[in-house]
Amino acid sequence: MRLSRYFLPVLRETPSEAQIVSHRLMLRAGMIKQASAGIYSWLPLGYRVLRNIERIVHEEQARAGHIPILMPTVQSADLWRESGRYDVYGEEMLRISDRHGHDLLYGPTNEELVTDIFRAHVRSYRDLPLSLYHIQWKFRDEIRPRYGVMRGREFFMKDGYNFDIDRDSALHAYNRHMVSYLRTYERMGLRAIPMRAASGPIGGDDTHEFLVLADTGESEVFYDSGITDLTLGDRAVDYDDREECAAIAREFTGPYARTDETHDEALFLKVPEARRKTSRGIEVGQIFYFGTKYSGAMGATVQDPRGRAVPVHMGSHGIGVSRLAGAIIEASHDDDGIIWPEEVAPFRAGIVNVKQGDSATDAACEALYGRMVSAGIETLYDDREERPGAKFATMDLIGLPWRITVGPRGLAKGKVELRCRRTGQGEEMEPEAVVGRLDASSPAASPDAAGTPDTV
RNA sequence: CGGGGCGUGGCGCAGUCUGGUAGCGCACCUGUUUUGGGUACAGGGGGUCGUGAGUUCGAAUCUCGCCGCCCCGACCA
Repeated sequence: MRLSRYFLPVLRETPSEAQIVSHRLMLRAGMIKQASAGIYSWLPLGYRVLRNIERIVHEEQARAGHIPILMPTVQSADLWRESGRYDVYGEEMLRISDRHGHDLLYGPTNEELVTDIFRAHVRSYRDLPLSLYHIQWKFRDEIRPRYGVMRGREFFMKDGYNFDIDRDSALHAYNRHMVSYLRTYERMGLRAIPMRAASGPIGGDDTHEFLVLADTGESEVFYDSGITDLTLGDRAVDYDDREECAAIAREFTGPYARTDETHDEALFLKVPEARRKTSRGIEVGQIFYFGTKYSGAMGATVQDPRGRAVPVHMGSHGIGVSRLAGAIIEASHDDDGIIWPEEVAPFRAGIVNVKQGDSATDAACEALYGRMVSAGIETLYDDREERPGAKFATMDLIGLPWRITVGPRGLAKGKVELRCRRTGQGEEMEPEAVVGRLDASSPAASPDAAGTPDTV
């Protein structure tokens, strides 16, 4: 993409309403524009990031065997009356009515809808297990939205629902989701820690939240520092292997890690003092097992092998996709701007033409840009008539992982500079070598990391 | 919803107390200049001062109502 033809409304000054760093940077980098309180438009750069996060979630869901669908944002109140939640949910639910006076609502979550789909089509235990999910906009009418997309009223969320014949199978689904979530966050460059959680209005007996450590987090968290050393890495996981998934779940939930809601001081004190940490965290996902709560209330049953109708065991799982855009920035930035992890970056690399209008420099940039595009490397070429300083500042602000600086000084030696945003390390090389160097450092080059699922 | 604050050009702000016909920086347009970390100079365009009513010869400024937004708290992916 040539920047001169793009739409990247960066701001030199921070709008006064933005208080936390991710909100400030998203506004300054031209990623979002507030439409009204807690509701945002996603501008081109932000939209690219949002789509990347969504893509990673889809890919990891597919890998774990979960099936994408798409349910509507507007739902009938009748379904919620059936589950008993229409009255329980409270003011947070946006209630609307159509021209016939029928009560509708803008979905804050989708247990009712997905259960309705399930009971319409699934009759036999032999159709289980089934795990459906979608990524769709939600609306929760927060009393006080804040922190930009981290706590909007409208937000983009992956929510999934599993249906199993019994508790053991449902707990396997729970563990499977935990593993797939761990991998999802790792691919986004995040260390998200599963913490035992309180259940809230969704209900459920077993539930873990995933929290990213950041000073601006809304929850106070207590944890054994041993847990931050754990990584899933690229180990091959068989998602159908109950014991393997359970073992990974045990590994990642073994060390003490809880939010203030479930914190147990006595247990915490058993952690060796040197490893006892207190911090703040941003919740970026949650998984639940809630048994037959909805299936019982809404008649979602299957026939078991002996022909008896039994309510299915369910769980649900959510990842805040739009919130993650903010959370990643909270976890990865410096004074100059955002530092995108490779897989979520809006572009992988940026080219800075230091002397726009100089025929030799322009030609070198064009040639390099052409090679990058041909190689499939998403590149933003800053071909504006701007001073070098302004271009560097823009690149730092929008945080692309790699910057290639092209100017007369380097070209005199036949070189350009490739610089890593995260480390600040620069490296001079011939323009022809850039593509090869970026290919070698690609996260997609690691084993089976980025298979594209055929389902999405 | 309780408490606090703010709405003046795209962004950041001054002007409001003490009414007199709107200003600064950045951004934008034109020209010259400059070109390896937000260049310099000159010229220029753009604002019914959130909104409605009232007071007044005269309202961004005073009074009342309404709307929007932000911050702290309880609540939430």
